[in-house]
Amino acid sequence: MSKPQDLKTIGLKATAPRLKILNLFEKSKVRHLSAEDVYKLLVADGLDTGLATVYRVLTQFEHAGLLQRHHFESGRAVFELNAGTHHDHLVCMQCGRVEEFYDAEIEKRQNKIAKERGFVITEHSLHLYVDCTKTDCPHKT
Amino acid sequence: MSKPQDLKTIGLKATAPRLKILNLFEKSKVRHLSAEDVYKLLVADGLDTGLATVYRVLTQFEHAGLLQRHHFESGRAVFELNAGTHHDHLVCMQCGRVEEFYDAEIEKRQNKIAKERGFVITEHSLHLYVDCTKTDCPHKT
DNA sequence: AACATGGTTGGAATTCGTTCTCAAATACGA
DNA sequence: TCGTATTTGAGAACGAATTCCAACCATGTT
Repeated sequence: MSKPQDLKTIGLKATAPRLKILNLFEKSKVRHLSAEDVYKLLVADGLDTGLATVYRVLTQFEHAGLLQRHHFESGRAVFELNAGTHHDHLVCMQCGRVEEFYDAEIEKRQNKIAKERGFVITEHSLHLYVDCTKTDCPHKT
Repeated sequence: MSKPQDLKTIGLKATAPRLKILNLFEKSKVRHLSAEDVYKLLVADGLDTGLATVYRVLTQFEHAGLLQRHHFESGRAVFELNAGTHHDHLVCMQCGRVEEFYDAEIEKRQNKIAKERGFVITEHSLHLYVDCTKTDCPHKT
């Protein structure tokens, strides 16, 4: 449970929408939420928050390093709490389930490839789109 | 230079817009074109083609396996002639330059990771976003 | 070569995700 | 408690992409 202090330390006023959104991410079972997801959760919770505010706050949190933004093939951005450690994503096209993984060797090779060509990687995205062969799809979209 | 026959074999009527668009990709120095790029090239060439047609044709070509669609961070999709061989992309955030690469070891590890978790990869995207430290940026956007 | 017909087209309207505008509301230091 | 700069909600606006629809045209059949 985040406190007003947490927001102030990153230079943002401790407003109700901001606190609520941060708590949503901390409490949610689903790590990856779109702006629309967040908005619906707020409304369901009785909060009279505008979609525009959600987008603004998510972007502010991203800049502050609290959240990470990802663009999957769905077209819309999803956000997740910044875990601190880098990881890539595996997305099930059937049920929307998202899993995370990290492979040191792949990271190493990415850097090597960029370096060989005279570039410096500022960012990268590795998305594996898969078919979920499992029968339980807890994350139905 | 593609011929009407090429389109018929994939079950599409040989219309002027379709032939022209395919030729554009075959002749263009720049491998990666957005729908808007294609549209502007057609208009510049005197063709009275609608943007809607461009989007439709690009999607048809993608389904037919003639083109591949990529979603980079820019927000809009870019298309390239299907090279037959799989490759990933390295995108310069400064000048828009796109380079291609392939690393067998990375591919192998991706499959291994998916397999370990009980998934089958249907598709994947690996994008390295870099700063182009070079002074020549031929592909200014 | 003319015909019939079903696929294709251009343009406008529409959708979707996201950002902008702006007046009203609010956080918070003085 | 007050003043002010920030933040908010609602709706307008945005860019990319899709859909709708009446006119058009490529192709197989006569």
